[in-house]
Amino acid sequence: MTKMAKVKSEKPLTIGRVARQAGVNVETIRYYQKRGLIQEPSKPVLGYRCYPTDTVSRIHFIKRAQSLGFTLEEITNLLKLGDGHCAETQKIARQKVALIESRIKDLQAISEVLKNLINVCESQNAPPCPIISALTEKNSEASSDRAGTKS
Amino acid sequence: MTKMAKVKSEKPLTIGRVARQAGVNVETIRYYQKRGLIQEPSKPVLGYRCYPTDTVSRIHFIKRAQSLGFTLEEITNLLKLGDGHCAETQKIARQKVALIESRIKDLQAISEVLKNLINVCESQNAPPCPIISALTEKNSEASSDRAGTKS
DNA sequence: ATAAACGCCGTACTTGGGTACGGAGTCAAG
DNA sequence: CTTGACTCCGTACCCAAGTACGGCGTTTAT
Repeated sequence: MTKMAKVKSEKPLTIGRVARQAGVNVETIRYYQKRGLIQEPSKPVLGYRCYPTDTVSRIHFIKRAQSLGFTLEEITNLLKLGDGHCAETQKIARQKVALIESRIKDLQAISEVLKNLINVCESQNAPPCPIISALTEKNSEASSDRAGTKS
Repeated sequence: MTKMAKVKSEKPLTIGRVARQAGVNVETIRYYQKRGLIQEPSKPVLGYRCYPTDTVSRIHFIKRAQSLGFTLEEITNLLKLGDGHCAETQKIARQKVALIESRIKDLQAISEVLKNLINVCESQNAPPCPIISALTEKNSEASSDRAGTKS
């Protein structure tokens, strides 16, 4: 491990190598470039682009942020902010937490309703199926309109 | 409310009226038709299509099912099943519950991490911002080498 | 030295759930 | 009878986050 000390040969860090090191697709990198998430290393005068090594860690940053629920647009903003803007960063993070928690509540409500329906359905084994009925009924306000998550 | 829920039953139930009663867009209905979620009421021999009244409740069904986290494809299946197939329906519902619950767990984990970072960031008010740092952490090099495999 | 592998670039396709557009036909009210 | 609202139908477009393709140029390993 950490064979990095051994600069075996100064192989230029081409897009494919960056991709391999970062564990993403080449196309993904090009896509990030287009979206301005990573800076493109100046036109290849002749031959291929050579990427700075921190490109790899930047991609890791992006991937980690995504896994925390940030969209690429939000990540763009985080990156623009950079370090030293804790207040802003915190604000964004707090908004995200709020959003996530509200989504959790929605999902919990949904799963409660469903589990309930399943229970009822299990305990009475003849049509009409309560699950289908619940969906079919006109006035089942109970199904939680809040759960929409879109719309 | 207390509008004529549908007094003039003389008027043919055209797509626009269905849409208004169901609270969706005309285009949405046409889209559902294309996807086979609602049956299209035979070619307009002359003039416009006339929808059966239960189209409205079918759309409600779809919307409620969506709000419970089902995709249109899944709803298509539920509708194909129809009533009297409790076992199948239950199975689908249980799978959905499992999926939702796992999603909830993911989101909870994410929000924990974020809240944690925010706390740390609040309690130490100077750069480097822990949130940014957490994302930036460079552990690259180590394991990523084997990712690509180029399709 | 030559072929395979890689990079460059633009464009189109994917999934899910719709929305929007536009021309032509039809229906209902004034 | 005319106007305006509505319907029909096909097609195209929107979002996000990429993936795929294809033609051509460069690099590198054999």
